[in-house]
Amino acid sequence: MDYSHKSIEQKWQKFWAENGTFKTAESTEKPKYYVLDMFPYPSGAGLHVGHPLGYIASDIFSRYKRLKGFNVLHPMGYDSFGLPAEQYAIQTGQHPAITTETNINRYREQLDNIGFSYDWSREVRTSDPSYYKWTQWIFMQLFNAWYNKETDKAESIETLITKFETAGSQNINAESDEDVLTFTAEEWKAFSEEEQQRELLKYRLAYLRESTVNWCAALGTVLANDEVINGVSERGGYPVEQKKMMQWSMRITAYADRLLRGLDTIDWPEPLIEMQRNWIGKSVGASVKFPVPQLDTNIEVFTTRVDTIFGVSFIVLAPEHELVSALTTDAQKAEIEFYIDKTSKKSELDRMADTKTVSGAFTGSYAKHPITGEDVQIWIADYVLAGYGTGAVMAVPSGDQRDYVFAKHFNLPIIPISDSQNIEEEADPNKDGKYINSGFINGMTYQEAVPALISKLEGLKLGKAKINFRMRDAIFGRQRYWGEPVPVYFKNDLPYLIKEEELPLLLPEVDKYLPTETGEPPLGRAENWKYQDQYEYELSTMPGWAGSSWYWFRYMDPKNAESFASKEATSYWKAVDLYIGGSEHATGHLLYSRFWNKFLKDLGFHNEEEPFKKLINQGMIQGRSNFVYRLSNFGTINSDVKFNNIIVSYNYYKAFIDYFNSSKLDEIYLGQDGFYEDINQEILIFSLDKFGKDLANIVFAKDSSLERLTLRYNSFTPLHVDVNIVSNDILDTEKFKSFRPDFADAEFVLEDGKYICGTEVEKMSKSKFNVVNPDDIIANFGADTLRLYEMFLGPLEQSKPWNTNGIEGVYKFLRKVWRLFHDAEGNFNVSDEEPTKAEYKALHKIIKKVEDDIERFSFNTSVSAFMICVNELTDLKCNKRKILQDLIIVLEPYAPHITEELWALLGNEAGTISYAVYPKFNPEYLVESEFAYPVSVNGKMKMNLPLALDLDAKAVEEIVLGNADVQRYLDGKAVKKLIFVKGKIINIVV
RNA sequence: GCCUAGGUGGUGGAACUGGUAGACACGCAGGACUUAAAAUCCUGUUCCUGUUAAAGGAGUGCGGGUUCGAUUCCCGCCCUAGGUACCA
Repeated sequence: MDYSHKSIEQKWQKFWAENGTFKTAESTEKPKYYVLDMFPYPSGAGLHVGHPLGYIASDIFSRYKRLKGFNVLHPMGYDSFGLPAEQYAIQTGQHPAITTETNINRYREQLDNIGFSYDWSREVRTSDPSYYKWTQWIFMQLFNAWYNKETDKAESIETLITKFETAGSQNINAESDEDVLTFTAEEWKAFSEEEQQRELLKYRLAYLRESTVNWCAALGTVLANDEVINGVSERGGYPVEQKKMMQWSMRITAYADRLLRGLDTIDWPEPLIEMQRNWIGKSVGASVKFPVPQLDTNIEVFTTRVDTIFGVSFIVLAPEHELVSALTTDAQKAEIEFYIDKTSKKSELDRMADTKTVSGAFTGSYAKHPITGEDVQIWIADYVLAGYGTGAVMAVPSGDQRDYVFAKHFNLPIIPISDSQNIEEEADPNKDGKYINSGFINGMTYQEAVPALISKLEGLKLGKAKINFRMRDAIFGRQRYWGEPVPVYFKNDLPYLIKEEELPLLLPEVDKYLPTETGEPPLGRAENWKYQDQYEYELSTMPGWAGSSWYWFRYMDPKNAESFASKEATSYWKAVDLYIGGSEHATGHLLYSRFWNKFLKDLGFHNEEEPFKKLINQGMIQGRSNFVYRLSNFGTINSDVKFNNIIVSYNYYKAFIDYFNSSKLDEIYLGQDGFYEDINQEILIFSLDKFGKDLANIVFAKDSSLERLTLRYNSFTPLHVDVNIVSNDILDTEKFKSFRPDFADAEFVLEDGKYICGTEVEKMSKSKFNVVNPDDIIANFGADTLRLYEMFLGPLEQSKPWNTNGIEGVYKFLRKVWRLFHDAEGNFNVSDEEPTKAEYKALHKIIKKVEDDIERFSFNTSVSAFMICVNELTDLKCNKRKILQDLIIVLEPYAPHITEELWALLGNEAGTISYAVYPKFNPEYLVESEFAYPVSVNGKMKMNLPLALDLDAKAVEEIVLGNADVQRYLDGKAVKKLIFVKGKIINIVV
C-alpha cells in the first residue's frame, strides 16, 4: 500500500477527537508543562499559511514534552470580541455573535485539518458570557482596589477607607491622581457619601477621569496610544484627533516599576524586552522647583542631570503649560500668543517630523534659581512636551544639545560647568570631570555632586529625588457594541459597581450597531437597560485587550462557575512555561497581561509574579507574488492592429528592461528578424536575439502585412497571477486562461518551452493573488507535509516569504519514511532482527539531534536531520523494528499522522504514540574507530589524524611522534609546538 | 537620530561555546528504469583559471585587527528589516 496522506490523516484526526487523546487533567505523577499560543481573532478571511507557523511550533513542542513525560496543557481559544465583526454588523445588520460563530467554525475546521494536539475541551471564547463574566469580575476587583506603595502591592479599597477613617489622608503612600485632597479622619467622616466616592475614585486602579483621548471619528471610538500609528488609526488608517472625554482608565502606572523589574526574570527575546523597557521609560532624576515670587508659586521641572543645575541659563515651558498666560508680560503677550497659535495648528505629525527648526518665545518673566537665587528667563517652546514630566524643563545649554541649539539661536548664555567639557561646537553631556562655575559643588565629581545637591534641595524644600515614567495609564473604554459591558451604573454621576451575583452583565440587544443620534455609544440604543430599572448603566464597553489579559488562567479551569480559575488549578499549572506569538503585541497585550497577572497575584488568587516564563516570537510569513508580463503600450504603423494578449516569459522581460537601462534608448523596434535599435531596421540587437525572434514569430504570424512594432521601456505590463496556478515559478498556461478568461486566447512567448513568472515579496492579500490557503496544501500534500515544510522554511523567529517551491522535498521524505516500513510490493514488512551498529548510529544521531534542536527551538535543522537519517536507513535497507519504532517516536511531534499510523501497523495500541517514551540517547553508538578530523600544520596544510590521538593533552606528544601517519607527513621535522583544543590536536608547528 | 536583529551559492537555508564554509532541500544539467508518462533511483552543481582531468587561486556586505586558524571575537563603515521618536 502506498502512503496515502488523505486517508491516514482523516482517520487519526477522527480518532483523536473521538477518544479525547489530548484531554489533559491535573496529575501528580508527571511534572506539568504549559504551552500557550496567542489565541486568534477569528476573522472572516480564515487562516492562511502564515497563521499556523507558531501553532505548529508550539504543537511540536507540546508533543515533544509529552514524549518526555510531562503533563502538558496545550489549549486553544478565540479572542472573539473585536471590530471587524462589528463593522460587518453595521453594514449588514447581522449580529456580531452570528458572524463570530461562523468564523470560529471555519477556523476550527482549518485548525483541525493540521492535526494539532489541543485539548479542545478547554476552549475559551472571550465573547462568551460565561467567560466575560470573569472579565467583568476582574474589572470589579480593579475598581475595588488601590495601590499601596508602602507594601508595594494592590490592596482592597477597604484598607484605604480604614486608613482614612483612622488617620485621614496623612501617611497615605499611594498611587493616585495628582489632585487628591488632604483631610483628617474627622473631615473624612464628615464628607458626604458623594464626596467620599469622588475622592476614592482618585485611588482606584480602575477609575474614571477626564482625559485627553485619541478620538477616531470614523470608527466612532477612542483608541489607545498603541492603536494609533503616526496619527492615524492602526486599523483602517483613519485620522485621529485629541479630545477630552470622561474615560475609564487602568492605573497600570502603579505597576511601572514592577513591570520593569520583572523583565529581568523572564526568558523573552531581547528586542521585545527592550521594547517594553522603552515603553515603560523609567528615568531616574530629580524634581526641582524654581520659585516664581511674583505669582507666589513654583515652576516644577524634572531633570535626570540635577548635577548640571548651575549651568541653567533659562527655563522652557511647553506652550500648553498652565502657567504660561499668567507668566506672560504685557510686552510679550502678542509674541507668545502668536507662537501658541502657530504651534497649536501644527499637527502631531508635523511637530514630530520637524525637529530641526528652532522655535520658541520669551514670556518676559523670570524665575529664581533655587540655589543661587539669580533670575532665570522663562521661555516657551514646542520641543518641550506637555505630556511628559511636568511639561517644563530647566535648560542647560552646555550639557544638552537641544538646549544648546536653542541658546545659540536666541543668543542666551551658555555656561560651562565641568573642567572636562568641550562646548565649542555642541553640548557636551559627559560626567567625567570636576565641576566649575557651580557654587558649592565646585571641584566635586558627578558621584559626589548628586547626593549633595539632592540633600541641599530637600533642605530648601525646593526639590527631591524623583523617578519618572514615560508610560501613561491605559484607557479602558470603547464607544462600541461588540465588547464586554462595564459592570457599572451611575448614581449622581458617580460610578457604582453592580452586585457580584448579577454577573455577567449581558450585552443587550440593539436595533443598530451605530452611535445614537445624541452621540452616545451603541449601548445607548438598548431599551429598558437600566440597573434595577433606575440607574443608567455605563454605555461604553471594554477595549479589545480586556479579554486577552487573563485568558491563560481560564484554560486552567475553563468551566468553573465559582471563580475565574480555582486556586487548586492555578497552583498546579502556575505560569505559562512557553508562549509563542507575534512581536506586534509587545507593548499591548503582553504588557497588559503582565499587569493583570500581578494585580491578581496581589489579591492572592495565584502566586506567580510573571505570567509567561518563556516567550518566542514567530516571524511573519509574507506573500510571494507571481507576475506575468503582457505586451501593451507599443506602437504600430497601421494603428488598427492590436496585440494585447501576448504574454512574455520573465527572463525575456528582464532582458528587455535591462537592455533599456543600459542602452538609454527611448524606443526599439521589432521587425521580422527580431529587435532593432533603429527605425530602418539596420542595427540588430543581438543580446535580445532569441526573444526578438520568438516574439516576431507570434506577432507577424498574426499580421503579415505589418512591418514593425515600436516598443518602449513600459511596453510590458506586469500582471499579478494567482500563485496557486504557478509551480516553481512555472506558469500553468492552461489554468491561466481560466484564471483570466479575458486572456483565453493569449499567446505565450516561452523560454525553453516554459513560461517563467517574475516574483516579488509583498504582504499576503487577496488582491495580490498571493494568498496560500493551508487547506489547499493539505489536500495536495497532507498536513504532515505542511507541518514539516513550515518548519523547514527557516528559523521560526525569522520573517520570510511563503514559497511552495521546496515542498516536494518534504513530501518525498515522508514517502521514504513510509517505504522503510514496506517492501517493494508495498506490503508492510518489518523485521525483528537485531540492528547493526550502523543502523543504531543513524538512529542515535537523530535522537540526540532532535532533542537538542527542540530545546533551542531550531525546528528547521531537525527536519534536515530527519532527511539525512532516513536516507541513511534507506541506504542500509534497514527495516528493523528496534530502529524504526524509536525513529517514529522521535518524528511524532513533527508528523503526528503518519507516525500514528505506522505505530499502529507495528502492532502498538492505537493512539498511544503521543504518550510513548522518548528514546534514550546512547553516545556509545556514535563512537567509531575510523573517525578522523582535520589538523593544520603551521596553520596552513590540512591532514586527517586518526581518533587515536584524541586523547588527553598531556599524553599526546608521545603518541603523535610515534604515529606513522604523522611521522610520514612530518618527514623527520622536529615538532616545535602542538596546539590542543578540547583535547584534540588542532595544529602542529614544525 | 537612537535601540534591536540581520547581510553566506541560481533559491530557502546549515555550520550549536573560534576548528574541513555551503549540510539538507529546491532548481538546474546529465544518466538509469519505462513503448511513454508519472513515480523512483544514480551522478554533477560556490566562483575563477584549467581541453575533460590533475591541480591552483578567490570566497560568508566592505575595510582593518586579534589568532596557528574567524561566517563566528574586536574596531570602523555600508546596506536591509523591525521598533522608537524632541522623554529633559
